[in-house]
Amino acid sequence: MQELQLQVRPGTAAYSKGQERVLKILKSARNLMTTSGYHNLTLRKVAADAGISVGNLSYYYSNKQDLMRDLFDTVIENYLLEFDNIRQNTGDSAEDQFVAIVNFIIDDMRTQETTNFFPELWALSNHDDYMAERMNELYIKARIVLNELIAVLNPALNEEERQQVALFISASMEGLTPFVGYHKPWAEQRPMIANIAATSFLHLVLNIRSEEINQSIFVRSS
Amino acid sequence: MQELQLQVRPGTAAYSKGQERVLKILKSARNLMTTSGYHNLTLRKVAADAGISVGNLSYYYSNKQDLMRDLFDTVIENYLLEFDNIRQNTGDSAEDQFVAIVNFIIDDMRTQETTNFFPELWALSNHDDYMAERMNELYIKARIVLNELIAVLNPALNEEERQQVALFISASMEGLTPFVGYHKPWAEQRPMIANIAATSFLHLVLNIRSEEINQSIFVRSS
DNA sequence: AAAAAAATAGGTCCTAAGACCTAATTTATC
DNA sequence: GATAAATTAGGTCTTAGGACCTATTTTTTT
Repeated sequence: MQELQLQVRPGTAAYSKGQERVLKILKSARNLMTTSGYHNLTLRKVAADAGISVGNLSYYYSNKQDLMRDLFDTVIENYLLEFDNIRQNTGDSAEDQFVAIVNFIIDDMRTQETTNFFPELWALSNHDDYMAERMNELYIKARIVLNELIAVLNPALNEEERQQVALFISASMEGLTPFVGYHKPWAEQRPMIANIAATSFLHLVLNIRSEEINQSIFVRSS
Repeated sequence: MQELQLQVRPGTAAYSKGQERVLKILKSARNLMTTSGYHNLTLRKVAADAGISVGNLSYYYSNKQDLMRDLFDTVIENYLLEFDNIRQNTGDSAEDQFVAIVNFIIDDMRTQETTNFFPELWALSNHDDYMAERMNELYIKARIVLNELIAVLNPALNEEERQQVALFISASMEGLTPFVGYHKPWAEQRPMIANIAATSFLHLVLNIRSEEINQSIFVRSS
């Protein structure tokens, strides 16, 4: 399990011991979410897993919603930090950087956390505006790197078209999660799927023309 | 809301009135799942929505798991019937058929049911083996049409490679759901995204070579 | 029309779980 | 080392909800 970066919420956990407790609580919550899903995550289970009493848990998070929101904020923050990392550590050419990012994201699906946590977020965001907004923010930031590379690789596209291409690529990769992720039927084929994705996306970015985006090739049959 | 096809479970609902009841229960359950999500779907709410007593509901489904499984089986069955329909009603050439299917699937995401129901299934399948198996079956069948078309469009690929390409395309489309679906941030751009998808997938299918699938273009930087 | 089968209503029982409370203990600060 | 703030334990209260039960009504079958 990867390390969880922590954003301590202002007003709580002023001492280091409190910060450790908050971290432990969040790890337990993430753990339960990942292994059992949101629908059977309870405050009692979180407290038990963190080795503290329910009363103590409620000292840090006065209700379940508070905990859930902080958990998602924290996990999302964690991913954004990773995105910044890739950005610096990838190869020189725009093509290399692009392929590196695709490979990073698909490779990350091998972890149980990524495989299980994100579908919970997608499902939750359908019924919870706060989660929907957080999710939107996350993916907007995740697409920034793609957007910039697309601008370099295909200068003929305008900003709107770039964003649409970036959205397609990002969403397409996310869609692989329930299929090539942790313990999924196609997990073994993840490397080949990643090759197909990288090849396909790179060609798309390099060659797509504005007309292909704005004029449908779909001709409905009689 | 689309019509729900019904598979009556053996042993229950022998009379026509009972069949109508089961149908009404399933519609209510699907409705609640779609609007409020699995985590706050309760038997009491289902009964209330269906206009029957909890006792009567439990006559048809002795516990929640039974209801959930029948619901998912029914919805999945419904989608498989739709797939068969597209298969017959698409254009003549393999290319036309392929593009028609891509457009059908992405266009279907405009409905609230598709947008909200499937993420619940993905999340559930991470923690419930029965749901995982059902989901696997669904997508295996969904890929059969793609597989056959890929075989026509690119005879150079072997069966394994075809399946991997079909998986990528299918998963990629599913991934669009939380982004271009009902009430999602990019819903307005769905047609353009569909164009990008169709263009990209068609080129992929027509031009991908075995080496590109089996040898990574990813060169890790120093 | 009688008998059997199916369908329905309206409960009860029991546990899980969220919210809340207070007293005791530990830690930091001056 | 005194004081205040932060942390922790261990409860109680209340409601929601799944499971279960029985009596009654409706429908089908013969």
